[in-house]
Amino acid sequence: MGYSQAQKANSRDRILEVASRLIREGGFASLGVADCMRQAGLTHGAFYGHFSSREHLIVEAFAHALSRGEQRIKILVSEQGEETSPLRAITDAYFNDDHIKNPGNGCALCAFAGDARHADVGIKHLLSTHLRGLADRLSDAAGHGDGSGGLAVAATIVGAITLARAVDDEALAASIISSARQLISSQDRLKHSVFSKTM
Amino acid sequence: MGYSQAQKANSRDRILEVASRLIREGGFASLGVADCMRQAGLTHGAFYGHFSSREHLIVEAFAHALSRGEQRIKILVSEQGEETSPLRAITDAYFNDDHIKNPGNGCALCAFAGDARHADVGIKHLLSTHLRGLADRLSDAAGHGDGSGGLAVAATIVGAITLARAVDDEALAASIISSARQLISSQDRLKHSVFSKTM
DNA sequence: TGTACATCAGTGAACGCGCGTTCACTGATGTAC
DNA sequence: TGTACATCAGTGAACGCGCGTTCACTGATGTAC
Repeated sequence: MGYSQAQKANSRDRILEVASRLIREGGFASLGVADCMRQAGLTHGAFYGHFSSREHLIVEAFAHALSRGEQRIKILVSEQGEETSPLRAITDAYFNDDHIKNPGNGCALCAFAGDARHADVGIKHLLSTHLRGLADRLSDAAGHGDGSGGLAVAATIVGAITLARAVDDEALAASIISSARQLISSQDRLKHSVFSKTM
Repeated sequence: MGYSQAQKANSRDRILEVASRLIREGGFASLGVADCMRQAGLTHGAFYGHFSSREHLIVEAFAHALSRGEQRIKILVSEQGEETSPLRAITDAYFNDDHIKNPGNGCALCAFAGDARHADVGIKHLLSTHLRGLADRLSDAAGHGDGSGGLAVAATIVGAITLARAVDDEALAASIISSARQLISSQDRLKHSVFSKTM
C-alpha cells in the first residue's frame, strides 16, 4: 500500500461515500471516525491524511450526500411512466417505499431537515441552497408560474417522509404518505393535461 | 437541604422542566446530565436519586415536552380572534414567530420529528400517539368528515417549521411559512363559513 | 534490466478529554422521648 | 418544650469508557543510476 495519488484519491472517495451514507442513516452525531474508516476498508489512523477533522468530513459528506441523494431521486423520477404528470413523478420518487425505508441512500434534505437546526452555518447554507432548487423544480412541475407554491410542497414532502420514518407503526406511516400524496396532488395544475391519462 | 418528600418532588419537576426544554432546543444528543442538573439548581451527583439513567430521563422529558408543547399551542390558539376559522387558528399557532424561534418552549413533535427516527421505541410510540391526536384535531378543524386529510396538514406544518428552523436565511424561512400557510388554507372547508369574516 | 533509495498512504498503539455513573460524606429536616 | 438521634436529598471527588486525535513506524510503489 505504498505511494499512489490515484489510490489516495480513491480512498478519499470511499470514505466520503461511506460517511455520506452513515450520516443519512443515523444523523451527524452517529458518525464515528473509526467506524467510518473501517467501513471504507481502512484503519482510523489514516483518517487525518484525508481530512483535517471529523467536522470537516461531516461538511464534505453532507455536500456529497445532497448530490448523491439528488441523483437517486432523479433515477426514481426517470423510472416513472411518461403519462405521469411532472409533479406526480417527483412526488412518487420521494414517496417511493424503498426511498422512505433507506435514508442512507436517499434525499439528504429529508434525512437532515431535523438535524440541520443544530448544525453549523456551512451545513445550513448547503441545505438552504438545495431547498431553493427543489422548490423551484416542484413549482415548475406543478405548473405554478411564480415559485411561491414549491416551498410548501417541499415542506409537505419533507415533513411526511420525516414523520413516516419516525413513527412506530407501518400503517400510520402509510397513511401519512397517502394523505400527503393527495394534498400535493390537489396543487397539481398539470394533472389533467396531456401528461395524465391514467390519473 | 435535608429530608423532605415535597422538596424532592419539586426538584424532580425542575429537572424534567429543564430537560424538556434542553432536548427541544438542542435534540436528545445535546442533553448532558451535569448541565441539566446545574440548570435545575443542583449538582450532577444528585441525578441518580431522581432518575436511574440519562436514557430514562430522556424518555420522561420527551413525554413532558409533548404535553408542555401542546399546552403552549393551546394558549396560542386561544389567543386567536373568534372570527378566525378553526384550521387557521391552529395553523397560526404553529406558525407563530415566537413559536418558530423558540423550539425549547414549543411543540415537541416539531422539535423531534427528525431525531425520533434514531430514538428508541418508547419515544417513537409517544410521538406516534401524539401525531394521531394532532391529525384528528386538524382534520376536524378543516371540516373534513373522515380523518384522512389531517396527517398531510400535520406533515406540512412539521415540515415547514423544521425547514424554517434549518435554513440560514430569514427571508427564505418566511417564504416557507407563508407558502405552507397558503397550501393549508386551500384545504380549509370552513374557511368561508361563519368563522371567517376577515379572510 | 536490475538494484538502492526516497516517498508517503496506511497501521496500530497511545493519549487525553468529555461525560455518564458511582460513592463516601454532609447537614438540614423530621421524629422520639 | 427541649434535646438526641435517624433519615436521606444533595454534594463533590473520582472512576472508567468511548472516541477524536496524534505519532512513530511499516512497507509497497515510484524514481534514479
